[in-house]
Amino acid sequence: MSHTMREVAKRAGVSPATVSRVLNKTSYISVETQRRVLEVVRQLKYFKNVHARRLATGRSDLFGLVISEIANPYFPEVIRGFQAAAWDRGFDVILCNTQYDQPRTKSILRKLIESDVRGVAVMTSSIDKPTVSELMDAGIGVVFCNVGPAGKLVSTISIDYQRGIEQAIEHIAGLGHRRAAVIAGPDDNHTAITIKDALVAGLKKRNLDPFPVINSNYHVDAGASAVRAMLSTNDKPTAIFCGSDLIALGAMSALEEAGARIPEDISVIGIDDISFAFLARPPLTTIRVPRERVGTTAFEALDRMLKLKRRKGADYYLETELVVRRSTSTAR
Amino acid sequence: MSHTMREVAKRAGVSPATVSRVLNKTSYISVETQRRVLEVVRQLKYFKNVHARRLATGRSDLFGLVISEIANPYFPEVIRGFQAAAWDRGFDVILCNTQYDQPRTKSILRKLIESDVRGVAVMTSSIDKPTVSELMDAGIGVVFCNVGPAGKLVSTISIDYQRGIEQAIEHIAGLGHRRAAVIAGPDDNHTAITIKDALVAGLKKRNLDPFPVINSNYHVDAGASAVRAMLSTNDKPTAIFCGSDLIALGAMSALEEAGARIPEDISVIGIDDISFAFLARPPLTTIRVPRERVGTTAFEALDRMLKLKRRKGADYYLETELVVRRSTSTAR
DNA sequence: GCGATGTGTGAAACCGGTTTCAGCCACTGT
DNA sequence: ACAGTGGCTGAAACCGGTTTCACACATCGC
Repeated sequence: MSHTMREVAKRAGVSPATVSRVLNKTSYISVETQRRVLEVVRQLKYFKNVHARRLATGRSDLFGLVISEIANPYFPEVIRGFQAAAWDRGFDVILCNTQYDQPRTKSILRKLIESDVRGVAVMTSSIDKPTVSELMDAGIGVVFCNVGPAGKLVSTISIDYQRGIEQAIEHIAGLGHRRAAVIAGPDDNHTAITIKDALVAGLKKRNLDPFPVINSNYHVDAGASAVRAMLSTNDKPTAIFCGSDLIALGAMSALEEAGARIPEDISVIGIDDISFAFLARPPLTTIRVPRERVGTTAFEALDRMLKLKRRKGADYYLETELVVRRSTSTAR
Repeated sequence: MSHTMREVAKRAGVSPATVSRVLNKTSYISVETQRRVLEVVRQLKYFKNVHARRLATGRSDLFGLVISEIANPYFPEVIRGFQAAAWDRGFDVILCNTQYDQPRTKSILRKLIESDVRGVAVMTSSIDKPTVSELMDAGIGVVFCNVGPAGKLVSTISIDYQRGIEQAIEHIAGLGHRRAAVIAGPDDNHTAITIKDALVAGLKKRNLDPFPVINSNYHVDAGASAVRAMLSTNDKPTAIFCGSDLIALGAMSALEEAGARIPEDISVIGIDDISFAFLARPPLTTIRVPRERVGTTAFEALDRMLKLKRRKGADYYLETELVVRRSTSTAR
C-alpha cells in the first residue's frame, strides 16, 4: 500500500536508521545523504506511519477530551481552546462525547486507555469518579472541569461564578428589582447547585427575595416550562436568573408567548454567554464564562501535571463577569 | 508502564498468542484457559495497546472528519451523525478543524495520512482539490460534502436546496410578496453560489423581483451590514432570503435596530435550520438541511466505497424542506 | 484400526518505525 | 606516525500486539 521506511532506505541507498535520522533531524547527517533521502521521500510521497512511531517510541502524543454532547453550545469554544493548545505543542486530541450514555462512556474510557493517551480532560459530570479512576490507574493524567472537588491526583478547573453573580445581582438591585426568580439547573449537577446556592445567598444578602426557586434541567424546553409554571401564579417576579443561557432562551420564548415583554415587564439574566446570547431578541444580559480559556487551561493543567514526576494535581480558578445587554432594565 | 500481553500470558501460564485469541475471540479456546486469562486481565487491569494492534494488523479503524470551525453552528449535528455512524461500526474518528488556515490545513492532511485513516470526509471548502488528492494518492477514501463536483474517485454528498427553495418561494409568493432581497454567502463558495442562483431563478420564475441581491460572508455581522446597506435606500423589499441562518439572525438584529418589525414590516427566511433558529425572536422560518443525515451519509459513503475494490465514488443527494415559523407573514 | 476432521495451543515471524551500539573515516594535536 | 576526537552511517534489537504454521490430542466414520 503506502511505502515503508525500508523502501525509502533502499532507493536512497542508505539504511532505515539513516532515513529515520533524516526525517527526525536527530544526529548528524551529511548534506548529500539528506538530499538523497528527502528526494526519495518526495518522489514516493512517503509518510511515516504514526502507529509504528508511537509503538517504537512508547510515547503517544495524544490527549483525550471528554464532553457530553457536541450540540451543546457550551462546548465548541472549550473544544477549540483545548485543541489549539494541544496542537501548538504538537499534540493531538481525541474528542469523545458521552451522549449521557453509560455503556458508551465505558467504551470511551476503554478506548482512551487503549490509545495510551497522556492525559484526559473531563468536562462533563455524566461520568462517575470510579470510572475515571481507571484512567489514573493506567497512569494517565486527569483534569476535571467544574465537576466539584476531586482527589489529590487530579487537577481541577473551577469556574468562579461568585464574582459574575455578585455583579449581576448588583445590576438587578440597582435597577430597582425587589424580587427575582431563579431557574436553576438539575439538582444532581454540582455546578447547578453551586450556582443556585450562590444566587439565593447573594439575593438574600442584598435583601432581594429569591422566589420562586425552580430546578430544571439544562434544556431549552425546561426553561420554557419553568416559566409557564411560574406565570400561572399571579404573584410574578420582575426578574429571572437562569442557570444557563439555554434555560434563559427557553424562558424568553415562553415569556413572549405569554405576552410578557422583555425587559419592560420582566428582566432575564443567563449564564455562559454562549455565542447566541447576543443574537437573542432582546440580546441577553448574561454572566460570561471564559470558555475558550477553560479549554486552554485544561490542557495546560495536564501538560504541567505530566511534567512533574510526582503526579499531584493543582487547582485552577477562572473568573466570570457580567455582560449587560438588553434583556434587563428597571423594574416595573 | 502499563502491562503487556506477554506479562498476562506468563501469569496465566499460556502463550501470548493464546491471550490474543482470548481477547479477540478468534479461534477455539477451552473454557478453562479463557477463564484463567480473563482473570489475569482483570487483576492486572490490562488493556491492549491500540497502536501495537494497528501496526500488527495493518488496519487502522480510523476515519477523518475535516471541518472549518467547530463554533460554526452548522457542524455539531454533522459531527454527531458522522461519529455515531462510525462508532456503531467500531470505528473512531479524528476531528480536524482547518480554522481557515492554510498551513494548518496542510498539517492536518499530513496527520491524517500518517495516522493511516481509512477514509476522510471533507466538509469545508477551505481546503483545495490538489491538497486533497494527496489523500487519494495515499489510498485513502474521500467524500466531499457540498463542495461541488469532484473527481471520479471521490464520493460526493450534495444537498439539494432546490426543493426547499421552491417551497420557500411558494410560501413567500403565497403571502403576497412581490419583491424579495437575497443576501447570499460569499462568492467564492460553491454552495453559496448554488443557493443564490436557485433563489434568483426561482423568484423570477414566480414573477417576483429578486432585488437587491447582495453577497456577504457567512458571519452574523455580515447579515447585519448587508441589511443596513439595504435599508439606506428608500425602496425596500418586503422579504429577505438569507443564505444561512446565521446571516438571517444578523439581518434580524439589524432590522430590529432600524425599527423594522418582523414579520409585519418584513419577512425573513434563513437556510440550515440550526438549533437556534427556533429560539430566535421571532422563531425563524428557514429551509432545513438534514445535518445529522449529512454526517451519517458521509460515513456510509466512505464505508461503502472502501468495501469496493475498485474505488469509484458515488453521489448522494439529500433533500431540504421549508420549516415555517413566525418570521414570515403577509406582505405589507 | 486407520485416515479424516475438529479442537486447542505454542513458537516464531511480522508490522514499520526508533534507538543503541559499534565502527569507519578524516582530521587534529603532539 | 599515532592516539584521540568528531562526523556520519549500518546492523540489529526492540516496541506490543497479530497471525501463520505446525503439532498434539480427541473423536468420528467406515
